[in-house]
Amino acid sequence: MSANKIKIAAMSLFANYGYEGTSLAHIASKVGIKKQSIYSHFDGKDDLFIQVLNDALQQELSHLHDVLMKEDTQSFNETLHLLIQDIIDRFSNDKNMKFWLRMSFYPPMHLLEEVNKAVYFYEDEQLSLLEPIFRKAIHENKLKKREPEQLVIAFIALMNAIMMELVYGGEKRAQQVATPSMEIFLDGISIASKGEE
Amino acid sequence: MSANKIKIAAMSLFANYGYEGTSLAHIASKVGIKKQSIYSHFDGKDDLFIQVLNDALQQELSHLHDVLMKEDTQSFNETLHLLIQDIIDRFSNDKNMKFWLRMSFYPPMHLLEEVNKAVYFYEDEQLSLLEPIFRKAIHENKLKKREPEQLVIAFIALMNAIMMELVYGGEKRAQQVATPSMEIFLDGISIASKGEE
DNA sequence: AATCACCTTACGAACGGTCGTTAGTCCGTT
DNA sequence: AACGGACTAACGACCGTTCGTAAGGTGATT
Repeated sequence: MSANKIKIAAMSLFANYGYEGTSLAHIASKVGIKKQSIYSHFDGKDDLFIQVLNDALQQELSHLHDVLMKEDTQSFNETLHLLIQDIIDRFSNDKNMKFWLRMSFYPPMHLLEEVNKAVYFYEDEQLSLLEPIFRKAIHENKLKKREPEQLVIAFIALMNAIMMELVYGGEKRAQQVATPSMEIFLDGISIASKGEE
Repeated sequence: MSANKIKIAAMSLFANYGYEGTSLAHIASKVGIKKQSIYSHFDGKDDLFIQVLNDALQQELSHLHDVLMKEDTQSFNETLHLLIQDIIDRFSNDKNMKFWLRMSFYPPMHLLEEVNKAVYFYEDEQLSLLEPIFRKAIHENKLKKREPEQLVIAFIALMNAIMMELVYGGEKRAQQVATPSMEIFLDGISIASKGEE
């Protein structure tokens, strides 16, 4: 299945060098073929990119599902920590996430429409998967009274901040940011259970 | 001063299309000259980029100074709100910030070293300018006891999250993220002054 | 078993374009 | 006379893409 090899190589290169910074020759050489051979499997660069994009979307969605699968077997705080830690753990090795992050941010302008469609789809899914978790925690009187949607928005922003730190600070730096950020976030949303001096 | 016109056009195009996505012909046509004329003012594309980068760094630094100038005439909370609001207000019109943000994130790989140098310099300055503000607020017993550096790190992460939202959500969406995020952040760091139910 | 047609996959060669860059020149200002 | 800034022309390199073709596998027909 050479088409898959091409997609994997393309995803990695797009993630690291961007769309314009990645040539078909570049991709082909990583696979071990010539650039013309790519046309046996794809209509062209744009087609290859779109297919990689859709693969990335699907994989991100199914991964998000997986992480939240075990949600009811653990506490609210554990779930949030898991979501943050998952981002950090995946970033270094998961080309899929790196690609997805970069292309969400700075898509090739002539494919803006299709990229945005994918991004919006993911964000909707993300929002509707996370909201019940916060809603449940409110219902159990664990959190200060606030609109659940606002909690989700703020938490997603926190996740984004960690991702951003991963991009130019690396894994170690992101961990240093995640710890106090989560601490403060949880302090900000939780009903104080133990005395603060 | 045609060199300045070129730098301004280049900054705007680099910000919107990236380094590889911006050609010298593109830049020249925006200025109203031919691409070869750029070589009367710069050694080449890389030289132009580096000069634009350094301009952007200097302007970001001086702007940060300006925003914090009036720090002692306003409250701690006002200062934080001002910092966030400043990011949102500038994003739409300030090409400098857009350029800086994009290139911090995804620099042209063959100029990685020089870009990183600039980014690290800015981050150091940002950290050492913000820390005394939090230190002072702690000293005035406005905040829960925490390491001031951790507070700064978490706050910078919050600023980054807003910037990230600006990039693919736009100004309106960023505002919707900023409001609850700031609310929760302040709740998380402040000593509770009024009762929560 | 041998032949045939067919399909997939890869390749060399080459296309028109655009890229960044260089050389040489012309013109206005100092 | 000297110089800075813009120009025309052209360079080699690389871009994405197309074409024709050759190798290999599959399956049906002889």
